[in-house]
Amino acid sequence: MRASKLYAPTLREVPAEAEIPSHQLMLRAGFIRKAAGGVYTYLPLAWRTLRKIEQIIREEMDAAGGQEIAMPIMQPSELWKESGRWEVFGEEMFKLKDRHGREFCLGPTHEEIITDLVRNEVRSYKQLPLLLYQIQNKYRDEIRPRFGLMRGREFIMKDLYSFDKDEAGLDISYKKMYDAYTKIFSRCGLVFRPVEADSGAIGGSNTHEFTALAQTGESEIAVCTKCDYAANVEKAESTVLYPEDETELPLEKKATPNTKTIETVIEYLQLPIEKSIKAVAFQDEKDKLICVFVRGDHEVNEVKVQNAVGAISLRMADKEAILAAGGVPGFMSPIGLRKGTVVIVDATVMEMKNACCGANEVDMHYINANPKRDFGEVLVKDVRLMQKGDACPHCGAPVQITRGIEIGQVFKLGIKYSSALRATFLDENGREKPLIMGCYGIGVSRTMAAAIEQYHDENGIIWPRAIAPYEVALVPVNAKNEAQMKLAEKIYAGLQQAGIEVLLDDRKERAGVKFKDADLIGYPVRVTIGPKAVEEDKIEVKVRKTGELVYFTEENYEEGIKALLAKL
RNA sequence: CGGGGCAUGGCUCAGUUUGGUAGAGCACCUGGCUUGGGACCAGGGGGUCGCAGGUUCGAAUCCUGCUGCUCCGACCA
Repeated sequence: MRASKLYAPTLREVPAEAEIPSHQLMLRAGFIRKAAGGVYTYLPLAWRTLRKIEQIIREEMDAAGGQEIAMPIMQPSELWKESGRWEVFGEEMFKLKDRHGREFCLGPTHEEIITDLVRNEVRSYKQLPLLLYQIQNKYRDEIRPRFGLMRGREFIMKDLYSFDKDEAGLDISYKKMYDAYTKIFSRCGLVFRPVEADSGAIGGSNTHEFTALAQTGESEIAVCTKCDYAANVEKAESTVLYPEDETELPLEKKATPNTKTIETVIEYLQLPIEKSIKAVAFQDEKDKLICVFVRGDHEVNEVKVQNAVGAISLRMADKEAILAAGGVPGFMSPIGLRKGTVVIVDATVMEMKNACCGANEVDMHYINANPKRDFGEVLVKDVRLMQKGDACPHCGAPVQITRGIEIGQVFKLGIKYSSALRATFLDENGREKPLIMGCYGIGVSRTMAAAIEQYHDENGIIWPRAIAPYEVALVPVNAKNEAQMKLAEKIYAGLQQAGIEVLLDDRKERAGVKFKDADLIGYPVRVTIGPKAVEEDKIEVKVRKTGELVYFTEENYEEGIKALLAKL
């Protein structure tokens, strides 16, 4: 490719709308342009990188026994109503109607379509296992699209669905995908961790997220400092903390004026924060009130609460709802709430001794509350968020909290969709059974963004070789110097013949401009053709990542560059 | 959905407070000069100031409504 023909408009200045490096750099380097909030056009450079990522995915999916198909983006509402997810997805789904008033949506995912496809065609266990996948656009009407390709409303995803005759088969399919994902992200050159995760709205039992480590990531993960345990904090099981044993003192009510927050209460009562109990009230999608109590220095893990009560969604409770249950906002207590109110007490709170909690009266708190003695009938669950330094549930060593970008997820779905949509087969004994399913996604466009988050510097992107749009930028320093241009053309042809993807910067620009653009776009290797190359047969090669300079001759530059690339 | 902010040429922004008929840098076109890290000189093109109303002799500027973008929040009672 010649730079004079390449449509890659680079920007000197940072567009005002972009915040994080990947978004800024993709705009500046001429990879993407925005069409609407969370919707982007991929320009030639981005498209090349995306196709490389897709190709790596295809190779590994095919190697694992997957077959590629293409399902519709526009999907009929009937299937979604049949599975019950027309409502579950709700506002997050783009819905539309045809001229006859029939309802459709733009697919946020494809479980319904594929289950429908398979239920009509698969009859026998002899046809299993079956692994089908596609690489395609997905649509989700995010509350707040942001960070460029990181959280778009239209994005590219690879999704594979596995169908097995039994759990053992699902375990094998799951393992195949888990291993394939590890290979894919390794080949893309990313630093990542598979982490245990919550299964969320998609449903299912067992799931891992593949998370690219990056400070700009939106998901928080807990990583053990000793063993290989890693989990999304939403999922991470917190261990129960036991305080030192104390004699239980009698419950006592105390006036605590103007102490609506934990900080003010402990300040007023002169108690350590570990002696306080914090209340958070939610309402589920049916407006049912759920009161949650955690230790003052802990945070409520909403996902755990949701799972504990089987809610579809949670929001902060209205004042009215709290009052109706006998609670007082700011001074809520498990003691004295109206009978029938759902109360969840975190397992660690249950072990506390002589703690302080609200008294369900304005400006009043209890001290010396002993949950086991005083709280009565309550639901005891692990509902707190794992924090830095908490014990690893596997080996007990302290965990670290770090951030990452979720680039892939593998799920064991079981029979959730096959039973809802009655997708069955006949087993060896002629018995009708629901198909055992798994689903496995990779955010392709997000993976590209994640790579940039991990590999960039103040000058631009630094692509891992495997997913770089071009491997080599060939830069003649002076476009008007015939000898330089002639040599550059010769090397251009030579590199192409050697199977190296090369971009020749033949633009009539000054050297500085071409160097800046090469750095910004992030070609792994730059070959400079200047006076040294023409007069001394010294072909200068610069490695983008390290800044290292190497010189080759017309005789050996092909092998030399190949050897350099092999290391990137 | 709640709360901020913004909307002026392709990009980054000034001008709005105090109304008087639109500007800078970058980018683009022409010519010259220059060529190892985003040059320079000269000339030039391009904007109904987001949209719709209103006030006024006169509106980018004041008022009303709308739209879009963006940031924060929507768990810590």
